[in-house]
Amino acid sequence: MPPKRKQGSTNKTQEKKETKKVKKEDTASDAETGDGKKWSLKMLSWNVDGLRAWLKKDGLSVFESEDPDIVCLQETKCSESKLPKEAKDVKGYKSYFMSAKTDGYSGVALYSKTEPLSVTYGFDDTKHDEEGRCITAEYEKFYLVTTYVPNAGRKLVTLDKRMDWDPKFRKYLQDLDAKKPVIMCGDLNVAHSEIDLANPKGNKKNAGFTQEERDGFTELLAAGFVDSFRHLYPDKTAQYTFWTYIGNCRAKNVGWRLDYFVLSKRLIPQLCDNVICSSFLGSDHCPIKLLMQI
Amino acid sequence: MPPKRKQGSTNKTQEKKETKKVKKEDTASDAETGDGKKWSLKMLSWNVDGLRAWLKKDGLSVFESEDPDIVCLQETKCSESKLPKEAKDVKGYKSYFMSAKTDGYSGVALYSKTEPLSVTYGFDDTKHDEEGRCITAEYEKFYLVTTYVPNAGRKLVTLDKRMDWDPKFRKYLQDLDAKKPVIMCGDLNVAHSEIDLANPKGNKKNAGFTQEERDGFTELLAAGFVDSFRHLYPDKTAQYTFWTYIGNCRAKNVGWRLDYFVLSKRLIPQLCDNVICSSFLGSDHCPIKLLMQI
DNA sequence: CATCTGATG
DNA sequence: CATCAGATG
Repeated sequence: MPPKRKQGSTNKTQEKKETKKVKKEDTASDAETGDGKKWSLKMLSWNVDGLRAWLKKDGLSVFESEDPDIVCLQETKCSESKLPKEAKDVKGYKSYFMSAKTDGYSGVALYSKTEPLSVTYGFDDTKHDEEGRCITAEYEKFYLVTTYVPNAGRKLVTLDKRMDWDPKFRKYLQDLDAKKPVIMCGDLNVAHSEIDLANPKGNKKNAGFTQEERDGFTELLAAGFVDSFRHLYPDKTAQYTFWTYIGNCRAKNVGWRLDYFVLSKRLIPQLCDNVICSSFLGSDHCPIKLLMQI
Repeated sequence: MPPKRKQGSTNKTQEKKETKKVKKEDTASDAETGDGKKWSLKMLSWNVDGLRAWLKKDGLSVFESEDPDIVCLQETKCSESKLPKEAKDVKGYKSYFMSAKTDGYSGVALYSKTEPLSVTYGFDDTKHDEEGRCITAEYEKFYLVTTYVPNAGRKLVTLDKRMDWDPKFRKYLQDLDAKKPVIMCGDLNVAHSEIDLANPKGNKKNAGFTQEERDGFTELLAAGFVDSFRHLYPDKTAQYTFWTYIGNCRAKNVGWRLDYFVLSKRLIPQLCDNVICSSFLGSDHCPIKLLMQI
């Protein structure tokens, strides 16, 4: 990313809008790196649970309130032919979409203020790529990968698909990482540790918290990547990004941390903050925000 | 029907409520027969296009605003197991339901202040009766039949079913008529004549206005029955009971008269009025109201 | 308890 | 452009 802002400058327009619309805790506008450099890149990742429904709930307002450099969306559930114009033409952004072959299922999107050097879709796996789960944007200093990882399903009916995905996707990231540092984000459909969901005991056999899925995430980290939120806040409890609509779970904060920014280890010195924007409504997930000095 | 009211008496409670909630033109509270007798029986018929959706739109309020003796509903689209309690237990009424075998399809309901002498479902036709299209209530002085006639479908894919229905249902009514006069009501899924829809020219090959369907209705009338609305208002134009949701047709009154009260000819002397309650919202059909001195 | 599709009207 | 069911999450 070649940000036009100078390092250390804050953007006053941004802060003003944030103050209006967003809780203080979700802004972190003065976040800085360990050695005191201010952020220069702001990214959002949000599982929107249906782009068209999210539009009706004024989801696009985050572009104004947050003025992010990059926005990644998951579960757009919208074939490209049905994409509303307003979703494609967000002022000031280039937009990229990857939809599933099956209508109304999966799908991801990427918005970028600056045009990436290149954009690619999927990772050369016929089966997984049919499901519209991955967009990669190459910037000068990093690769950005956004993904919607396969859900293991009720009664784990699609755990096989997920177990097929994990090593392939990990290898894909490692291959990218060999060329440039990687920022990967999205709905990884796993709560890594007990601290990452409200009810760990009751969910050990449920999609998103099986040992297999958790191990997949552990292996990803072992391959040279970092869970940026947990890196910054190793002991912070009750931090979730998803709450099922059923049973008023969001109000009770009975949730899961399923959405992540995962970074190549060598980007840690440039990590300023990772904020869970739990007050942002419009989906059963909330957005997460990454601030980098890059 | 053995009404508890005396002939000629009006019900003041009713009138009061009607004045509050309903357009003057929809009330006809002083309707009377040709020889000057006031109505004693008020019936409503309404295709609700999904009972549960209609409940959410406060459909049941017609029971209060109109205080009808009998209410017939069509297209309930609700299996009996899924019927909300509030729909079954309307205070002051007995309720009867016939649902289709296929969940969420067709279905009719009947509410009656006084308990009928008997209630029967369908008309002994295995195929048609599976679709929950007909309830018959026997009262002292008449049979009441409410029905949801098969729609001939897009591209007339179910015109055959409809053509099978018409003579069978007609025979059923004739057999009842041989015993007691009949009041039949419901969504007959046909606009009889050009005057009965906004766009007759364009719909001659569409469900609801094919020659076959129109002839079916003509034959019903020939068998000793009367279209009570058209009997009272032979030349009244732009009187519709259905408007597709598509393209703002209701606001433009681009509609169809598909809902009827059809009476045994010998009931005509007791007919006071038939009102199309076009201001009542809650469905793509509006209710129709029959006032009888009976 | 939401989102979608696809059938139905 | 509504309703519904059923798949999916």
